[in-house]
Amino acid sequence: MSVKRKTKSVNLILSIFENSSEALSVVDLVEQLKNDMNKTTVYRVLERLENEGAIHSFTGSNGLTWYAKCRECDAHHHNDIHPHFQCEKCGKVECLEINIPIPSIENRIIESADVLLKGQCSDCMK
Amino acid sequence: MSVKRKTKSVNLILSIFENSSEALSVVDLVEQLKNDMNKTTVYRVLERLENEGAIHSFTGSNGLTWYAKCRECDAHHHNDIHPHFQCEKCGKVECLEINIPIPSIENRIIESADVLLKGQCSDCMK
DNA sequence: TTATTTTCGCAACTAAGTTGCAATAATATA
DNA sequence: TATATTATTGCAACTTAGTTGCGAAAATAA
Repeated sequence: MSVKRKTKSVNLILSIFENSSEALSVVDLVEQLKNDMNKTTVYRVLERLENEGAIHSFTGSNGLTWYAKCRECDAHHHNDIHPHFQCEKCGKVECLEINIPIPSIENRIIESADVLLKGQCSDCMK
Repeated sequence: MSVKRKTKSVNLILSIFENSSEALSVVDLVEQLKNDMNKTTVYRVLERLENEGAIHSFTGSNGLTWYAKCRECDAHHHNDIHPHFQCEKCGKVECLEINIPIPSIENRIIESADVLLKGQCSDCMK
């Protein structure tokens, strides 16, 4: 269920996340790694790294899956409500290290929340 | 760009939303309407109804597209930040008529936000 | 009633993500 | 170190959401 073996694929994907403060879409990762490994391997390594708690996944504005490594990824669970930001101009996605308080809702148990803020990043608003 | 003609397909889809307080996934709509119209028509009618402002769309927890009619749909724009709730047990999705305040973020312009709360609905928490 | 223009159905397509299985590579054991 | 064990990978084929082009049909305008 988690990462048992440190293979080339695992190390390569981990190093990409270590060197990037931004989130990465699976589509981009598959493209970027197409000479290094099969796309099935990309999907499976990402799944294992998420189960291990090394990275976390979320859905971007167009329904695509994104992964990122953030400080909170060292924690045991990913139920924390930290928002993501996607720039509508350049497409970049990043984790925001802020906390958005979610009110309790009558007659419902809130277990987690996906919050995606959309707008323009600092580069694109110049 | 919007709904110019009141066809059978348009009326049928609109009546489904009038009679449902819940959001509906496109996949479910295509299945439900498969004897009435082609799936391409479902996609195109939904798109037109959204452009007209009759319904609004958002992304569910698995990346699928959902549509719903809510009170705010009568308004002119859909930039309002109203959250959606998805029950992780039965899969039902609904609009929440509450306002989640989004803080302003340094160096970024926030134009809109997708907020999906996940948990258990009143039926499933019994 | 006819002409115009939007909408629909169909079939074929695209792209993200999944699955089964045999081959390979990493680790454990002797 | 050599061998056995088990996780991981590559490949090809598949599934499913969503899209596109085009001719036919339906809605509205003239």
